[in-house]
Order: sequence, then structure tokens, then C-alpha cells
Amino acid sequence: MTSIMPSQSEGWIRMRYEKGHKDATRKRIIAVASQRFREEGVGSVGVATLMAEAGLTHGGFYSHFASKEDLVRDAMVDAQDRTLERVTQAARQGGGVEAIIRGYLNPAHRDNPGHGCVLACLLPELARHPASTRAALTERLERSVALIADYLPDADPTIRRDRAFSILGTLAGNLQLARAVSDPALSDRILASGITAALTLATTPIAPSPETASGDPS
Amino acid sequence: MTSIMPSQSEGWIRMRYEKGHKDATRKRIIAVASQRFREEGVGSVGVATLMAEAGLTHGGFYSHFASKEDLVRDAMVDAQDRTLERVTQAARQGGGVEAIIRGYLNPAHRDNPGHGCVLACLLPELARHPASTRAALTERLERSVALIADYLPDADPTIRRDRAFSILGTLAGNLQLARAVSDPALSDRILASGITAALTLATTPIAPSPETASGDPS
DNA sequence: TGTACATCAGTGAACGCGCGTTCACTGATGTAC
DNA sequence: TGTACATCAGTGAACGCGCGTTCACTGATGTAC
Repeated sequence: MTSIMPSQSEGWIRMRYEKGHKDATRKRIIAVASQRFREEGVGSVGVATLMAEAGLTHGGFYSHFASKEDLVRDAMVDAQDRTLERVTQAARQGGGVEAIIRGYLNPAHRDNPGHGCVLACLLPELARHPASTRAALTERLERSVALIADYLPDADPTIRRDRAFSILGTLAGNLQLARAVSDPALSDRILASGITAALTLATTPIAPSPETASGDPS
Repeated sequence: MTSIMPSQSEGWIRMRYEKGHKDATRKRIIAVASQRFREEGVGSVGVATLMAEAGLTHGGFYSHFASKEDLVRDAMVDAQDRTLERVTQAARQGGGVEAIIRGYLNPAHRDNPGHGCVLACLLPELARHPASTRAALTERLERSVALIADYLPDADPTIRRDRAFSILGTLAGNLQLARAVSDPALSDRILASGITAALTLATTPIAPSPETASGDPS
């Protein structure tokens, strides 16, 4: 109480763990969370089991994150970044938008949600999360859309962006159907017809422009 | 113990509540559940609050359903039936597939998930439910697909069914995006471009047939 | 008509459990002097 | 060199709470005779 604070020369402090230890722990928590959220849903994964899987006890969680919601945001962004990096490589290596589509509506992707696209696993659940989380989602969404848009034939970049959004929605929706359906053969058919649909959207000249949406709900 | 069972003439028993009372209660529970599951997600809605909203106490739940999962299945099926009935009317009254699409990717539908399509609210979550629940989902899915298929131009019914599946996936995925995104203007754009995409899929002659999906995950 | 009993939709207390979050503490490492 | 103290990543008990499910019970209504 009465003692004087140490001079703390040069503004940084040596640690009892090696440098970067805490950051490595944090990344480990995010990696575990990112996979399990996608596999089981955000609401079904508790902080305690998450920390145990990262080799820690649950009490330490709050020295890394202010709340579970903060982890949700960070884990979601991490997953989006990794997926985008992977997909970008596939596209840039000459596969273009067709490589993106075939890589997405794929049995391996369908059967490994924990390492796949966040949207197909969590989109409706994330829509019920706070605005801050949805804002982070939206920002990364724009990057994925920009990648797809790069490979669309339209001259107008606004049209390219719009089309890219609808393609991304088509990919996510069809993969969700393939995962939800109880008949494996049907699931495979859905993947195949989803590929056809997405390729159609990626190549067809623009359709008759719809008026701004309005009318009765369904 | 020693008394003889009543003759129970004609195999049915008069009730202390008016006839159909229990069935009405059951339908009320399903109606409440069906809306709240869609609004909040299955995992976020507890049996106790559900029963309270139906004007009952939670103890009586298990004289109506064997488990929460049974209610999930029944509420999901009920929602799908009601939605399909509504959409069928809109299509049959001359609107065809365009009425379905514009009714689906619509601000009113986006903003009222509790009375809208189950797929857009719960598809990834339902994919993690038991096979019995997913089988019930699949069965009703086929009916929705059959409705859409009725309005597609292809001669081959198998191609019509495949295309209808991909259109349904496109509708669900794009509505989910519109709901998740944090920017209202972007949300409206997504609805509009989703309409364009779905109309394209509903009218474009068949695209180059893709091989059966295989290859790397994304 | 009166009495004993059967039916059963709904009640409410209780079960064990996991949830997100808080907090006093440990113990390894560092600095000050 | 030795001692007192500061730092802080991680520990583990505890908080109040809601979860799905079970069960003995209530009380209104019916039947049997």
C-alpha cells in the first residue's frame, strides 16, 4: 500500500512465462471454440468443456475474453478468415469460381462442418446474436463476396457484388439442406443440383431485374 | 385392487373435460413452440416457459409429449404444413413460382421469422437433431419441393425435382443472409439479388451437367 | 337417489446437472535495493 | 548475494439460475350398483 510503484523502465514487463505464451493460449482457445461451435452450435458448447479441451480450467477464461459472446465473435472471425484463405488459394490456382463451388458443395465439406464454412453451420443462430457480432460477420462476408465477384462476367461491379451474394447464399443454403436431410442418396443429389444451380448463377447473363421486394410474407 | 374393471362399453370413455379438450391443449403447446423455436432457436426455448406461455405448468408437459425432441418434431412439422399451405395458395392463385419467390425473399418474411419458413430459422440446428426428426423434416421438404417443381419448365420430373431443391436452398440461404447481416440497406439488397437469382434458376434452361461431386473440402 | 370408486388433465415440488460469471488464491518469475 | 515485494497466467470453489424429466398428488367428472 505504502510502497512506491516500480519504475517499469521502457514500458514493458518481463513475464514468468515465455514471451507470447498467453497469446498462444488464447489462440488455442479460439481454435477449439471455432471447431466445436461449428460442429455443435454456439448454444450447445459451454465455456467449461471448451477450456478443458484447451487443457485449462474454466476460471481462466475471463482473463482472455470479456464474455462468451466475445469468444463467439473472435472464433467466428477466425473461422471465416481461415476458410477464405483456403478458398482463395483454390480459386487463384486456376480453378476460379467453379473450384469454389465444387469445393463447397462437396461430400468432404458436408461431412466435416467443424473445419468448414461458418455460414452453413451457424448462419440462423448468428442472426440472433448481438449487433456487434453480426457486424463482424458482415465484414468478413464482404471479403468472401469480393472473392466470388472477382470471377463473375458482369462489367458493373455492383451487379457482380449482388450476384456474388446470391451465389454465397445458394451455396450455404444447399449445403445446409444436404446436411439436414435424412437420406444419404438425397443428400448427394442435393450437392449435385446445388452445383448446377451455383454454376448457372455464376455464368448466366443477368435475368430480368426484379422490382424492390415488397408484398405478402410467406 | 380387488374391484372389477368397468365394462367400458363401446371401447371409449367419457371425459371430465369436454371432448377434444386435451387435443386442443396439445395444439396450443405446439403453436407456441412452433413460433418460439423459429424466433429463438430450439435450444434457447425451455419447456417450462413454453408451458407457461400456453397457460399451463411444466409438469403436464409429459402427458402430451414423450420428450422435448418429440415436441420439436411435431412443432416443426406443423410449421412446415402451415407454411406450405399458405405458399400453395399464393402459387395456385396464379402467382406461380414467382409468387413463391417474391413472397419468400420479402421484408415481411425476413422480419417475422416466428411465422415463416422453418428452414431459414432452424436448418443447421435441425441437421444436428436425431434421425427421426430429420426424417420428418425430409418428408415435408419433399412436399415443398414438389410444389415448386410443378412450376418449372423442364420435361423430366427428376430434373424438375433437382432444380426445385436448389431453388429452395437458394431461398433459405439468401433469407438467412438477409437476417444475419448488420446493415439494413445491405439486407434489402440481398433480398433483391436473391429474387433475381431464384428467378434465374426457375426459368433458365438447364446448365451444363456437373459430374457427381467429389474432390477437396472447403 | 346415494355412495364408492375409476379416470385423467393438470399441478407443483423435487431430481441431478450444466450454464456463464466472479473471485480469492497459487506459484513461478521478475525487479528493487 | 539476500530479501522483500510486484506481476500475472492459471486454479478451483462458489454464485444464482434454468435445463429436461419424474412423480405423488388434486379435483372435476364420470360409472357401477
